[in-house]
Amino acid sequence: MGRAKLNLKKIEHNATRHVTFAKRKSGLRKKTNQLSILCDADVAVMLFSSTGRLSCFSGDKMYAFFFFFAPLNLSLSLSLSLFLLKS
Amino acid sequence: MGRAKLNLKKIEHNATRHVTFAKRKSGLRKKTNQLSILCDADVAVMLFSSTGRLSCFSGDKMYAFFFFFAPLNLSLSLSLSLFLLKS
DNA sequence: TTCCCTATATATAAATC
DNA sequence: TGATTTATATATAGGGA
Repeated sequence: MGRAKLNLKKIEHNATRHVTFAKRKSGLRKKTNQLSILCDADVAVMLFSSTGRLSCFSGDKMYAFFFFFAPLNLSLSLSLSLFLLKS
Repeated sequence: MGRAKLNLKKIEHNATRHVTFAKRKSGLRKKTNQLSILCDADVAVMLFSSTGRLSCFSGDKMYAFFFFFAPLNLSLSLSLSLFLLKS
């Protein structure tokens, strides 16, 4: 998309990668919300950025709570999620 | 998108809603995978369809295992997820 | 319901500020 | 870092088989 076709491989330039991450994360959130509403589904998304920063979101139809543990540095992590449907 | 602009509300026609769900789920999977590769991030997605069917997927950079419990009919559910980064 | 097709709506890369 | 602006790549609604 956008001006140029993009190869599917890691964007090496740091600033560009971060910008793309922010844009696509918000795009994913939008798609998630649309799918949830249009199709009466519940969707939860967990994201770990390349710097290890974590973010989560879910469709408006439910409350979601996420708990994370990353005991062995970052190669293994554990997540406990609680979903409470609003309906 | 597509031929007509779509209102952001539940698609009432059953067959149409199911078709849209399948299409958008695969779209979401694609976006998830792209984000994961382009931005060197890890992403996990959990989906509950309107019929209660569950599906999960994650970027190629990690192995993800999902365990679900829905003790109180379907209004509350609990998920335990294990992520193992391949790198 | 599952593939194609294709006209449009959207997402978004790059550029500029 | 953000915001805004395009030009272009993609996603996908609706329809037909």
